[in-house]
Amino acid sequence: MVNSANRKYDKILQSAIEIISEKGLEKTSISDIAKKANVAQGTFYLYFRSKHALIPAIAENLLQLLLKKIKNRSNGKEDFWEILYIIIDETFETTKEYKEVLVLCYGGLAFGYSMETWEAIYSPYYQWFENVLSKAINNNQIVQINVEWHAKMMINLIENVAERLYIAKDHGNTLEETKQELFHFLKRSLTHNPS
Amino acid sequence: MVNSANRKYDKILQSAIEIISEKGLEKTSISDIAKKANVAQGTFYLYFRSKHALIPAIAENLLQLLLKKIKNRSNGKEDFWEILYIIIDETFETTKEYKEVLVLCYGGLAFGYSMETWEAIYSPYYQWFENVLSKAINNNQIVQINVEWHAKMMINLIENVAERLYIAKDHGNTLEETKQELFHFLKRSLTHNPS
Amino acid sequence: MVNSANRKYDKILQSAIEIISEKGLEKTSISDIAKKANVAQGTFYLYFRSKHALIPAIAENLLQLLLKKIKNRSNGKEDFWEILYIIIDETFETTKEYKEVLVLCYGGLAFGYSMETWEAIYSPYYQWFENVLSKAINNNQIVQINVEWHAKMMINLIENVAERLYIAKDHGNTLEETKQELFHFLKRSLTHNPS
Amino acid sequence: MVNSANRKYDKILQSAIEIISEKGLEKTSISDIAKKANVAQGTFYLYFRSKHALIPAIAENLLQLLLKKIKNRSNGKEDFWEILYIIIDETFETTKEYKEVLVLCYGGLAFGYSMETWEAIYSPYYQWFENVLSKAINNNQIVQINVEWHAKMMINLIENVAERLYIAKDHGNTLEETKQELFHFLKRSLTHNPS
DNA sequence: GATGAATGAGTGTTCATTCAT
DNA sequence: CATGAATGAACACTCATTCAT
Repeated sequence: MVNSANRKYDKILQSAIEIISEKGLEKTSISDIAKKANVAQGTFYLYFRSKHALIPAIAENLLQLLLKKIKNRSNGKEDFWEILYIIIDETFETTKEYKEVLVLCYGGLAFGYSMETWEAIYSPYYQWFENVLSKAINNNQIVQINVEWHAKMMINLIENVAERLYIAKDHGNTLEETKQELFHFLKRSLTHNPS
Repeated sequence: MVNSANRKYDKILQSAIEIISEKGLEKTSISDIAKKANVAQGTFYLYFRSKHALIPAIAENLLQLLLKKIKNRSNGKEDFWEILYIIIDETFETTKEYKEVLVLCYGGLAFGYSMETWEAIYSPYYQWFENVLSKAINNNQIVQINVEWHAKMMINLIENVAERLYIAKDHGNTLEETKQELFHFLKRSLTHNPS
Repeated sequence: MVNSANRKYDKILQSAIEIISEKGLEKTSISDIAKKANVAQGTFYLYFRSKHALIPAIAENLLQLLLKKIKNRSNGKEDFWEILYIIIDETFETTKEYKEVLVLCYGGLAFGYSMETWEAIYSPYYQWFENVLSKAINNNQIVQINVEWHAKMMINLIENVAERLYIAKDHGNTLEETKQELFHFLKRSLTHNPS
Repeated sequence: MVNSANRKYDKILQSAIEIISEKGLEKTSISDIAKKANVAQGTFYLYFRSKHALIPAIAENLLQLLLKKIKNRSNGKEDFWEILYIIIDETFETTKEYKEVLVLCYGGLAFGYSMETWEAIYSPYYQWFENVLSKAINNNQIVQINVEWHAKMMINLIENVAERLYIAKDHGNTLEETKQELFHFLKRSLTHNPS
């Protein structure tokens, strides 16, 4: 039962992600999603309170996926800069695949959802990265900073640069150059030596 | 003729900005906008091809406003850091007032509009700031950087931090602290002295 | 299920026929039809793709009705002239009742629908009448003619004379006289004896 | 003045005919017509009471054109069958060029206009043909018939066969065959010799 | 006569959501 | 749990018509 139920929940969620990726939220109807998930329209409402309720669920799903990948790749690494690069790299990868959906997630539609919901979703990511930052401070790899604020800001920045890249196709800069530019921009700030 | 026409265009645009600020784009109907602008619904379509066409028009309007304020305040200033602070300050002010609308502008709804449209709107801002950065490099106020890329990224970053602040009400940090944190984060990166 | 669904389809169709008969297609709104059929507006679209899709459906419905009546009355009759008169008579009767709607059907709005659709609708009527004509030829009741072309042309002619009669109220000629005139016009042509 | 005014009336009328021929009445807007005629929208209403008022004006225009052509070609001819063939031929030609518009004229949209309007428009054509028929009776070229009724019916029939031909592209029959079939169908009826 | 900006009523259609089965 | 037929509110957009200039 639980398995079958979960399977349906997942199927609906994945269908939603796929269709919204193609057509955007506005042009995606519950009917579309239900059809793709091979369930009746009514079934959608057994798993989601409303169409809007999809957004946090999608965000959670994709963020968990991203965090898992980052953790996997940085597992065992001690060097902060390696980890930072992995974060940039994976964020760019995920953004490439799900840009339409991600824009909904950390973009405008945040409005209308309780901030708590969003905090709850991002909180594991933020906390993990705060930890990473703290360790780097302790190891003297980076300067003293407000860990909490920088965790949020940096994650946000990386996501945004990725988004812009894939929206704008940033004429002139290649993907790898952009990653490098971003990486070094952050590195300079975090390893500042006042003259 | 032109004046009266422009007056109507402006009235509709301002009404749209106000109402969308309150209710969001989706929940704002053309009827709402027309009512507030004291024109007939049909008149809306004399000035805007469609509801969607509002977004770039709003973006242009607000960005011009922001740029004007920034230029005014930084007029005559030579110190890059003063100018940077003004940019941060004014961006935060504008964001505070128009957060709902701005999210539409530099947020997700970018999709679906030709990138050229957006580039055209932001281009004056980008170019002005590229100039500011170039001068700062020449004055040795900041390090050598890719001016074009950094102009875009920095403007984007400032806008995003401002947005997040007003969406999240960033528990724990005050407005001024956030501005300072952001300012110094940027300053550190731009004045990096490798050890 | 099927019954209930069919019942609703029929109810909507009949309501549409009635209202369009009164007000014409343009002035008939889906709302009107739905109200008369006692269903929600949205329900209309479960059974018809669009307002336009009503026309072929109505045509099919009325033509089936007409053909049924003609077949019933001519059932067992062998004399071609009797059958021809029945066709004229029933066409006039149906036209009298549904003139507004029929005009949409075999009149101008034919444009915009695939000819195949119309052929499919009329085809049973044409084929049946081709048969009648063929038998009449074999019985030497009428002269040798191109059965296919004459079937279409004659049905068309009868419908048109009927239409004109009820539109124009043909001053001076009574209903019965018009039928007779038409009947004899056709009879003369089909029984031609060259001098 | 009168000339200039007439020129504008004609320009609007011709523009209307052309556009309606392409797009149909429903999809043709006054704005379209005005644009094509190079006049302001308001000017349309100086020459036509309403959009609907176009229809009789168009009908009159095209029918006068048709009648003129028929009269020109049959001028001096004495043989009824020659004249009948000319009528068929010219009707087919005109229908070919203006089928979309003609359908509006002698088709369904007749409804809603006073029958007197239509009678007035067709009356010159009917009367001329009644005359032709009467002469043919006197010359013993055709049998005794109700001239008034047959004039209307025959003109109507010819128009309808032409319409159908160009709508349906009457598979299998060529244009010339259809004309011949129609011609002989009428001829047989009008030269009937009872056996 | 001519203009064309302004009007605002009118409508087809979509779609999130419900609920009887 | 699952269905999918039914709902009906909501809305962008069109366009014939008017009228001040």
